[in-house]
Amino acid sequence: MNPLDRSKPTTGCPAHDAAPTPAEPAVTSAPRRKRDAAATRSALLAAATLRFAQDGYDHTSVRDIAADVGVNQALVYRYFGSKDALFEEVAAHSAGIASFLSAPLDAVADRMLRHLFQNERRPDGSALLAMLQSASHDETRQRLRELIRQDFTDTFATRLAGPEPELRAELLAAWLIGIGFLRSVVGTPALCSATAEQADRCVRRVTAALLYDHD
Amino acid sequence: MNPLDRSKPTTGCPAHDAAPTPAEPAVTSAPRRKRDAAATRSALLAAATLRFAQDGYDHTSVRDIAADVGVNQALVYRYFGSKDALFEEVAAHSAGIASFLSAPLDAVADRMLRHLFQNERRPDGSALLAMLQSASHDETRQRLRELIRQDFTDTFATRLAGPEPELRAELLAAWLIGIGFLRSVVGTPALCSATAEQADRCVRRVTAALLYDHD
DNA sequence: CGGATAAGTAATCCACCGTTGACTTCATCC
DNA sequence: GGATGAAGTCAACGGTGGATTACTTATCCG
Repeated sequence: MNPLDRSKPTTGCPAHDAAPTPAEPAVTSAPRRKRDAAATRSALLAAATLRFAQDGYDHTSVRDIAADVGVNQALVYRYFGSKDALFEEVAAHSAGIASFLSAPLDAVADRMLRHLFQNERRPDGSALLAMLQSASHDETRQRLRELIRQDFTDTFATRLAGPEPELRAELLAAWLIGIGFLRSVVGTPALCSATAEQADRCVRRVTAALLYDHD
Repeated sequence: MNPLDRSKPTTGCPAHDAAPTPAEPAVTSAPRRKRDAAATRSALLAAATLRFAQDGYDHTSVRDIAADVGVNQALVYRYFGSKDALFEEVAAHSAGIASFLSAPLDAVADRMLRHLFQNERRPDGSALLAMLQSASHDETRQRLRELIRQDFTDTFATRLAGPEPELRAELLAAWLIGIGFLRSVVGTPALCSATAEQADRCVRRVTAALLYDHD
């Protein structure tokens, strides 16, 4: 029906691999999970994080999330109150995305590289993806803006010498987000297949150009 | 009802200014537009471009678009066939986004700067925004991927000397998209208020680091 | 055991939205 | 002026999806 659902993810991007929609068929007989509120709640949270990161807020229904876990959708409302509150909780785990900013300036490039090209499926990375995919929501935009403002514009920029430190900090954030977007959402060929080693030289040079202002 | 509609855009980003939802109240009495299929069609296309760029595909209803123009929603289907086809036509105007790539290498930074910081409200710019905001649709992702692959990975990269030209070309694309995203969608403070002059030095240095490989 | 309580379910409501087809109104031309 | 066809409208259908309520079932503890 909906002409926009993800039916053919066969465009060869290594970043998209998990089965998109079939909602966990639970073969080998579901062992009828024990009743455990805390476990169910965190399972819902994990499923939601994945869905939101993969399909975005709008393309993820509460029924989808509940089906992934194998419970009734009403539980989402029991445990989180609303779809929106659930998303908030997912997004709240995006803290620490820019943890590499706390490294010494000359180590930032290296740490950033590792963040981008190595451990892609960390929960905070998924949270960021979820927010990027859901940026048509005003709340999400606000949250993203605050995240960048705090970590980059307000904090990191103070460590930069030279003119326009805030702008340069945000330009770094832009690069970071652009890379994540192209790698994990759009699935651009070179960025998808690149290794940390291949990108190393380039990333170092660009970050140096941004962080240091020597002529 | 919907907790996600744009109700408080008062977060001070100069890029968001047009009234978001009230759908053109048409004060001073609508002068009952003359019947003109071509004019109505292009008015619908223009309204759709704006809406899609501002709110994304999912948050834009066909009724919204028609209301902006002041006609009945059924006309969208008469002139475009479906909401999806309308979006395709909007997205098709995104060609030429990376037109600055055809400039001589040492002029690329300058042209790019002008594209980013000067004429923001061009139709192709809006088309790109519309696609960024609608990236949770697989078709849109495919289109974005093709756009970047053709203009950056396949064409522009051939003009780059040094190792990993495709990767470097896509890293430039990532930066571009990240900047556009932060400036026009997220509304990050420094990027929003920056002028082309302030960014000039920085953009030149970074593009130089990406495009030339001299040690 | 057996009742109390929390975990989980089923069924439903309601609003929104894409889409359609039948209807009305305006302009043009004989 | 009146027929014709295109431009535009109206009202409805069908589906989806968030949210709610009343119900059922498992688990725990005296």
